[in-house]
Amino acid sequence: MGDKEIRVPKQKRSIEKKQRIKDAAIKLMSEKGYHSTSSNEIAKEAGVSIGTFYSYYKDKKDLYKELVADIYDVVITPMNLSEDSDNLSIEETVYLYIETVFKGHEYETAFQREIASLSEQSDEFREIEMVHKKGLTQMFISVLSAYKDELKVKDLKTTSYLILTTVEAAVHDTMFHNGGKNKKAVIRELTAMIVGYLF
Amino acid sequence: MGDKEIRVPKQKRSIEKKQRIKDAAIKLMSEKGYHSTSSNEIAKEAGVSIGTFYSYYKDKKDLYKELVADIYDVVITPMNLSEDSDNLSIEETVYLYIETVFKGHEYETAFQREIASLSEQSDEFREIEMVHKKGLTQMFISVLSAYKDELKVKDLKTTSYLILTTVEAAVHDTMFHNGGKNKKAVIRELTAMIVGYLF
Amino acid sequence: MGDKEIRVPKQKRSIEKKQRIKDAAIKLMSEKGYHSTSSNEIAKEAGVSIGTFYSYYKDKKDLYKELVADIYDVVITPMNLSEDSDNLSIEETVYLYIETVFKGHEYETAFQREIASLSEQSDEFREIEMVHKKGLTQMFISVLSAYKDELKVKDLKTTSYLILTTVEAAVHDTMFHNGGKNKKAVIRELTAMIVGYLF
Amino acid sequence: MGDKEIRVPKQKRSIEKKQRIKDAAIKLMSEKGYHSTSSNEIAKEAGVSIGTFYSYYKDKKDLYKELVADIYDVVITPMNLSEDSDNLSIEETVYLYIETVFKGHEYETAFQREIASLSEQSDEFREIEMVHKKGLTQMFISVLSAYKDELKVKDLKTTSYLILTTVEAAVHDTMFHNGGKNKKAVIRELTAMIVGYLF
DNA sequence: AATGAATGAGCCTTCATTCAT
DNA sequence: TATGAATGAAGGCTCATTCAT
Repeated sequence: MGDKEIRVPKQKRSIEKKQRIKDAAIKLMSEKGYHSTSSNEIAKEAGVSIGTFYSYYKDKKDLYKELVADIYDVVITPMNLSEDSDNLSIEETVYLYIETVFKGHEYETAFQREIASLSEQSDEFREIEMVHKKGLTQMFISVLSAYKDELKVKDLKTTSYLILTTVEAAVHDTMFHNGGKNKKAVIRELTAMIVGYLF
Repeated sequence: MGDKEIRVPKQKRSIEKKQRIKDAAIKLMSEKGYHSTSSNEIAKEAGVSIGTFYSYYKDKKDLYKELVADIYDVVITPMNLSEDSDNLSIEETVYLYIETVFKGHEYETAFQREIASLSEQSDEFREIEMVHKKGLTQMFISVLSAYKDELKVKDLKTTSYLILTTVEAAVHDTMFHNGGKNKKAVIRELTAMIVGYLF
Repeated sequence: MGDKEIRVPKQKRSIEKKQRIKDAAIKLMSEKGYHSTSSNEIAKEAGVSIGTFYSYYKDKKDLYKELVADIYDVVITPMNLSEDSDNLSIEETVYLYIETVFKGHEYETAFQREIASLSEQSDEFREIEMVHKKGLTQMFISVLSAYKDELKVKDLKTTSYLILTTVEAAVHDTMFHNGGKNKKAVIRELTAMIVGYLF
Repeated sequence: MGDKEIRVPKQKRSIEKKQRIKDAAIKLMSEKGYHSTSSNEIAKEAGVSIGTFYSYYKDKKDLYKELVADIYDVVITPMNLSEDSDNLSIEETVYLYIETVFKGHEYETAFQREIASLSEQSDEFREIEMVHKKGLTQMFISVLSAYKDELKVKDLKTTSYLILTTVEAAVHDTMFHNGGKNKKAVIRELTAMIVGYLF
């Protein structure tokens, strides 16, 4: 019945068109937020008919999901600490991690702020984000486990949770609300705080 | 023209009516979010006509502003650490502070989550919140200053910023997304981390 | 959540407004059919905003239901044969019944045709109509029961069913598709056929 | 301009393709009705591109016309009573006729119900059906004429009209709305009623 | 001949806000 | 003061049909 056929573009022109829709959506949602950006507007900005929009996406939320997935592909995937951390001190690892999180936030900053907002707003959106964030948590715990014996903390789960939350929040706030101005100082102090806490 | 007269209620009955509107708004926005709560719905829940609603508030955002102000009155004002902290060790002060932030989040938790979301969403909403949060930052810095000589940190501004951000984020996440389950562990570890960082 | 408040008009002006909507709907649906008549069009024809339309009706189908109920009120209620039939011969009763059905079809003929069409189209619409038609069937059976002993038919249920279907169809076809031209002849022959069948 | 070239398939493959479209349309329209079945859907179900669809049919209505014609070919053509009726009593003829109408309704029942609905809905659709039904009326009158002298009825035209309408309606209702459950009783009573009426 | 991506008018519905009573 | 009926712009989405390839 309502099994609308969603087109999966294969030809170059179609792929470009879909990308134009995504670019337009990120641009508009960054400027005005998800709720204030209408699908018609996105289509218009992308230079595409509304019909075309709905042939690629079931609805606006479907597009949003894909945007979040794309962002996390770009932002999280390269955070593969486990590979590099073998030869690094824990201090260097933490420093590297914080820097990586910062770098991640530099890409489509405004849109990531919107993601954060929507995640806060409803569990439905939160879950969309969480699917992608989960990997990051796992990775961090496994890195920490490698230093198990040297740590002065006991409750590894709460510790990881705290550090991830802390770094995320600090970076997030610095980038989204302070325009990244005090970035260097934040990295330095944050590293100091976390390392001091762990040992 | 267009300068709609907004009434400031003075009589008891009017004040009660206004309060009923605010209670209704908090209830509904907590349940369904700001965007999904219509002004007509709020008026109805409050047992007031939509006309009355608009005689007290210029628009929905105006009501929201007042709600945020009210929340911050209840939540932040009592955080007057400076008074008590005279006889406390820094560890106890930090502990007390974290506990106070937690307590603050226990009041109208769902609505505070909504505030957080909207603040993230647009600078306009963010500013509404920031007006009220500013006081807290000031207070914390002054408390910290009292211990100036004993601290190992130098950059007092970044330090305060970091701690406030960190505590806020950890409490926020614990209360909003974990239902406060690991509250005790978080308070303990958070205190450990911050105190370790400061000295 | 989606508990939209449907307004029940009590004041004269509102009742008139609702009636205007119904009149407009009957007019347009008679001309172009249910599916080709949009709610915006109905509102426009009624000289009412689309918002007002949706304050009186949950949706287009809701309006349709009310129209059907209204039609059946006008058309079926007066068919109270049981009252009059006491002093009539069976032949006169049958004749009276057929005439009454004809009379019923003279009111909003085109719209009744549309009702018939939609009933055919889907069970959902059919049920809307059936709710109102049920009374008629009951009444007819009870009238027939009064003449039980004189009847040559045995299977009263099938007989009633057949007669109702037959009369309905003949009248319907005569009125809807032949413009009522051969009405008199049809009444005469139909009476003859049914009376001959019953005795 | 606008005179789109509609292809008349001559090659085997094309004829098959057209048949697939028709089969798909009957299937879908039977399930969901004419209005709820989109041309894109039909094309997809037929395993044919929407472009091909529009090269065979001017529009959706054009396809519908052909479907009705096909149905009437299958359903009405074999109703050649005149041939067999030579050796039959009028009672047997009527019985045979009713049975034949029933048999006709057993073929693509759901789709025929849809035809009936659309015929009711607009004269345009009705005419499509009438073109094909006309033959049936003619045939019935000629059969009846053969028994002219024995009949007690005078107005042969109204009589034929009444009987055709009656049988059609009763069969229709039995098959479409009662699932054919009381078919036998209906045939029996219907025959009794009509024969009793004629003699 | 055949394809199917693309179009866009138009449908249903919501809701912040106004204003006559 | 208070009411609540009324407004209409705007949003999400569908689908018959076209046309470049």
